[in-house]
Amino acid sequence: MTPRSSSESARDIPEATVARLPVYLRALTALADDGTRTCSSEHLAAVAGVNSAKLRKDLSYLGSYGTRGVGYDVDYLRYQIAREIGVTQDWPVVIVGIGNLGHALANYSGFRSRGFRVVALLDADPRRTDEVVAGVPVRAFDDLEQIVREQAVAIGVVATPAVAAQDVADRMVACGITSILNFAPTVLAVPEGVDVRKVDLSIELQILAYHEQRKSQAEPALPTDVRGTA
Amino acid sequence: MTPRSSSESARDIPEATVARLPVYLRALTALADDGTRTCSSEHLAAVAGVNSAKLRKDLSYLGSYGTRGVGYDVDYLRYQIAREIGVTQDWPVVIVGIGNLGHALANYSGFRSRGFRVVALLDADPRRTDEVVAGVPVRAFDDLEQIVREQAVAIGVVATPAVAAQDVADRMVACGITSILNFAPTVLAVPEGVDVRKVDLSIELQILAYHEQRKSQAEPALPTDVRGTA
DNA sequence: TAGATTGTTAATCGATTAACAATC
DNA sequence: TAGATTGTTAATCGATTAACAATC
Repeated sequence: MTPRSSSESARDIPEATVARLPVYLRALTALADDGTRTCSSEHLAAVAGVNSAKLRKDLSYLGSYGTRGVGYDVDYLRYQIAREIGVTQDWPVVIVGIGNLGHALANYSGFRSRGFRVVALLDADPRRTDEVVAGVPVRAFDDLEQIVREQAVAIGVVATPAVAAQDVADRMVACGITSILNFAPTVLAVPEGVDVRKVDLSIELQILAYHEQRKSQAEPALPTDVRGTA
Repeated sequence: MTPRSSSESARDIPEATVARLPVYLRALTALADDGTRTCSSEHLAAVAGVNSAKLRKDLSYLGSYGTRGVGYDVDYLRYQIAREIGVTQDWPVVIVGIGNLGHALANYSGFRSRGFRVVALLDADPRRTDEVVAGVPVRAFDDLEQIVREQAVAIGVVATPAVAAQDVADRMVACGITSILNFAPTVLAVPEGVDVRKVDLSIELQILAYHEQRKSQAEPALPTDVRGTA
């Protein structure tokens, strides 16, 4: 069914590694800003918050960009990772749903500097379509198709309430968007070939709560612990 | 060094399973809201967006809450999962950094309904400490210790700029917070026993960009594809 | 040459999944 | 009893990590 001959530069990088490449990129940027020109895997791993063996293994999927006995050139490695991720040039992004979270996202300055450009803010509520947020005017959701076509948008951000999210995703997919970052607390159904990543605030908090609960259960076993008032 | 005799109810649930329990909880809530009283693992898995074998395996770590040949009682399973996560009662939470994102988080209604209560909003900027956001007054960051002590806060949310995040985390840890949800684009250093989870918008987008880039590289191989204008 | 550090191997660990016996 | 569906087993897959030969 799928012959898929391995194309030239398409090495197969494990998903866990892909998820860490942006972390390394950020760590390298921090080092570069500090004026560091060269770093060892041990040093970079410490800044990135990972095990150095894991870092070296991850980097080995990209190629061989270090020098034994010396380490890595910060700028060179940074460029290689940025190229591998695909953020050496900007990706146009649309954000749908300009409520509290949409505002925060539109104003987030980290997008621009990290390979993304917010080309449009869309909202279904006509009362919002007069507003200008972070220099970008809010437009009607129905303009989606036109914007995606004209600006060749491949990535969409869903920041709507849960009830609207699936409809928004369907419209995005229908007009050619193939990557979606979903902030709405719903599971989105999308056709094969479309990637969805989910950011869910209360799920993150619940994971913390689970561990927190176990800590307080374990507490009575700790000998040096001072018990608070009830 | 650590004898750690297995305490009564402290079964060891794999981390990957823990991360999915909140997803099941949300799916069960959706089913309950639709009036569904009973569901099969197949049905629940579809709503939660996972494989049914994985769902059954995950649930088996909690106990045996289904009925063979019948399925699961939605309300009963929902309660059991909520209890396991620890969200049958509310966790007090403080949010530090009331910028755009802090506003969005403070206004997020999903917290209250999912086991969390925002007891304080803190900001270091005195110009913000007059504001009331979502019914909660913004207070000075220096009030952190007092609030954490008085309200027995265990979970803190960092929504500050990157430069401030480590200091905020240090202060949180110093006054007894043991779980941190970090929205600042920095790796936080914390002592053992403190859990940190990170939500990073541009990292999520970069992961999407990586896969997006590979899609366009593969595109020429697709026979039925219509090429756009440049 | 001696010291440092990479890139890779191989062992280990944890997560996923299909299959099916148990049982309602 | 027949059909449905759970809970569990076991095989497979992927990720992590220590160790070290290669090499600057």
